[in-house]
Amino acid sequence: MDSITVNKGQILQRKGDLNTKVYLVESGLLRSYTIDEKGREHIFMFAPKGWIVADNLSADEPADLFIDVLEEAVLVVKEKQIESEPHLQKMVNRLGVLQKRVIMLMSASAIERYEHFVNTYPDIVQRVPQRMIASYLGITPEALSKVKSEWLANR
Amino acid sequence: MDSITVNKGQILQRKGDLNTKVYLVESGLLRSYTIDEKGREHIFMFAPKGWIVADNLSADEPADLFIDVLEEAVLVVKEKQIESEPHLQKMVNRLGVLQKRVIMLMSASAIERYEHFVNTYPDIVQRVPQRMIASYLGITPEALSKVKSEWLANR
DNA sequence: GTGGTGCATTAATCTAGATTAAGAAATGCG
DNA sequence: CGCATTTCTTAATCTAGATTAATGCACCAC
Repeated sequence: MDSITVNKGQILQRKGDLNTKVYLVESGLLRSYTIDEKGREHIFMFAPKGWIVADNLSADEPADLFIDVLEEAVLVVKEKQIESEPHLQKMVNRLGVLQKRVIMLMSASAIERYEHFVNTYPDIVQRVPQRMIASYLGITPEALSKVKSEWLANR
Repeated sequence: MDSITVNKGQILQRKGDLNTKVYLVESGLLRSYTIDEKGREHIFMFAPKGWIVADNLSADEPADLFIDVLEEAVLVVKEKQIESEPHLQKMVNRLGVLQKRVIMLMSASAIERYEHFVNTYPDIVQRVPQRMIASYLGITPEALSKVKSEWLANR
């Protein structure tokens, strides 16, 4: 198992990168984060010794996250493989969904979260009461009702 | 593979339950959610056909989530097993961490999130600038500084 | 039909946290 | 060392979304 040493400040992965790797931290400290459209940084995860850092996305999607080095670190680098085992593939999928959800909760406004939800799960929107969608988005039903009507007014 | 049919409104799992199962949705619609200390409901996930619902925690921990039935559903029920394969175990772990993170972001105030972070990752707190912790918590450095000093004042 | 229960909407008010700005403290670097 | 950069704090103001409350609807059960 070959490992590499990386220096503080080094950037291991950028948003949009393809062929991203999986990093197992043997020592030191990494972090993964996004930068949103307004230029704000949102840390997704700190990775001390023993943690794994990677985009929780399948190997063929471009990265959502930046990964950089907070403290000089020793890493084991692994290739991502397209997951063949269906059970494992489902787990990778779930991780991806949750990663997107966390980023959404940290960086998007109520209306942006709503639009994203409608685009991602158009069928669910039809099937559950609006208050449940609000609950999923982390806002109150009143707030959802309000932002939706404001959104309609501005167009 | 034996499957069961469950009715709308039926509760399959409650917060605190042990020996929870994994549900694969063949048809219908489930949801998983928490209820926080203030009695507010936060939906963690909707599960339509093809999705898996379960607490993303290892088999021996009590459940964080309620699971109930939104539309009459047909389910395949599986026992959770204590994951022997270390790679898989890590993935289950990551799912658990992200689940907790999502719930935290949806239901806790800035100071509560900070306290939880300090308790969960005491070493990280020492090693990174406060503005990065703020970024991880989804708040601004100014807000973190403020709530910390308010918290200190009230004791 | 009537009454009840849950859901959506609107409006008024409130508040946690964002934004902006400035200064002080800490850290790093030539 | 001394200068520059980053970090932290405080304070004033602003705003997205929470809270509270009232109204109208739809859907059921009886």
